[in-house]
Amino acid sequence: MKPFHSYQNPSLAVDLVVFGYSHEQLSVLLLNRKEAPFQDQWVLPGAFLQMEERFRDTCSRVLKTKLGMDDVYMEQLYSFDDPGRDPRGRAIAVAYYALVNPARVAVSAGSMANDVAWFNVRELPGLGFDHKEIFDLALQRLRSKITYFPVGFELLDELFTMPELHELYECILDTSIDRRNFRRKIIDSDYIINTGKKREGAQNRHPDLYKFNKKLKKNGFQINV
Amino acid sequence: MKPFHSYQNPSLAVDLVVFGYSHEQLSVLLLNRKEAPFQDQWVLPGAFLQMEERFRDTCSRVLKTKLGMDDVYMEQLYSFDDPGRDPRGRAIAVAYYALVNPARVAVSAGSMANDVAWFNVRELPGLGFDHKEIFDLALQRLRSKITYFPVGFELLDELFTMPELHELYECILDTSIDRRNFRRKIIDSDYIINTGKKREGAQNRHPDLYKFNKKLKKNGFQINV
DNA sequence: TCAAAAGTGTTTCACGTACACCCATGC
DNA sequence: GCATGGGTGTACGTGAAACACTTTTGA
Repeated sequence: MKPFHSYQNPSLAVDLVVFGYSHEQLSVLLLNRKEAPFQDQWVLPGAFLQMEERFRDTCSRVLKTKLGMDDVYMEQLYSFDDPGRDPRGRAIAVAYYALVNPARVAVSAGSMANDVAWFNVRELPGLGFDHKEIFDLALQRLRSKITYFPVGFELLDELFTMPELHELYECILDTSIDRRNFRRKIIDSDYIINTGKKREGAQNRHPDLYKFNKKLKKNGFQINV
Repeated sequence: MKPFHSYQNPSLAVDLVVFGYSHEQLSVLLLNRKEAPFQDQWVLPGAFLQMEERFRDTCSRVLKTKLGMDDVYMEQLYSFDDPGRDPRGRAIAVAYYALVNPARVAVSAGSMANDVAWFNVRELPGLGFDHKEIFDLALQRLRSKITYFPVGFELLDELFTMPELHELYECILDTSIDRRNFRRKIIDSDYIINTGKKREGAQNRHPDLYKFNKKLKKNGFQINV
């Protein structure tokens, strides 16, 4: 058995669509490039894969650098292979999307970027490379996933209220959902637990605080748009 | 703007899960390897990506070589990156699955394999590399996809009967489906057209022949397991 | 005319949807 | 006590599931 002959392979990178939710808005993390190509343009964070490194490790490395964050929920999205997608040469991108709570992270541009910032997904600037395409697919996937699997909790604080979860769903799905039917579906799914505590401070009734049920049972749910 | 420095990149290959359906059985196409590693073991067909080649082109090349077939339905599945997945060195695999009609193709082993054959998905041999994992994910994806999107037709002849389509669904989903409710859901979806012809030969009532409606309208469907 | 399988229709029931009411809190 | 928003209950209708009957064909 002979090892691979060292013929040339395409460059291999991961690109990350990092979603954050705060102030009732869904946002994406973007970098402003310091160097060509696409100098001074906004792009998704990413990094080249190092030998012996797994996609997930590369993602974690980027998230740690840009966000100072560990233990982030992420999922592989799709692999992009258009030969013209990077003007520097052939480059394959394996895209992941991640869900974080912006309140818990401190973004920092690092040496490779002029700036790093959260953008509301409804007011995106033009993106370099094929990153608009990647972002569009990620948003589509997130919307689909959230309707049948409990990923929404990743975007909220550990304790959250039902109205907060409801607002999150309406924001991400960009639609209105009957709050009473929504409540029932979520409760019936057994994915969340009522802590008995209440969110204080509001000048009207104090809503119950829930937490995510990590040992998720069989019950699923289905939020219809 | 400088081009990529030529540091070493992992090898990049595509692996294909080719599904076929005939004689009321779902099958997968496997190759028997002529060389190490995994000599004389069964594996999924695949090929290394050539520079300037897209995943889809590599897949087509494999399908053309192994099956003498063009115009095959295929879809990207997932990318696999375990550093230990190939004993010859670091190799990334982008997996695709394809749906073909075995009646229309002539499989040939080619120079790289001892043999090539269809295996019933319920009686798979042990597979080399991480190909069992890839196969499992592909079957899961196919099962999920077929419940809401018209991919089943890719596995049948151009003209097919309702009982044939029904049998296909029961086989792939490995469950029984009420034939009358199934018929209604498919008809209501507008994905198929009654040609007016009938399948001759059977010694009982001759079923209507349908064809796939390529200009698919908005109506979807949902086959529940 | 009989068996086997395909085409068509109907009843039933569960779930999703729409909607109304009561409760808690701060001013 | 009043405005605001959160928690709970219920009637209704649509659509999926369960099921029966008729039709067509070859032997």
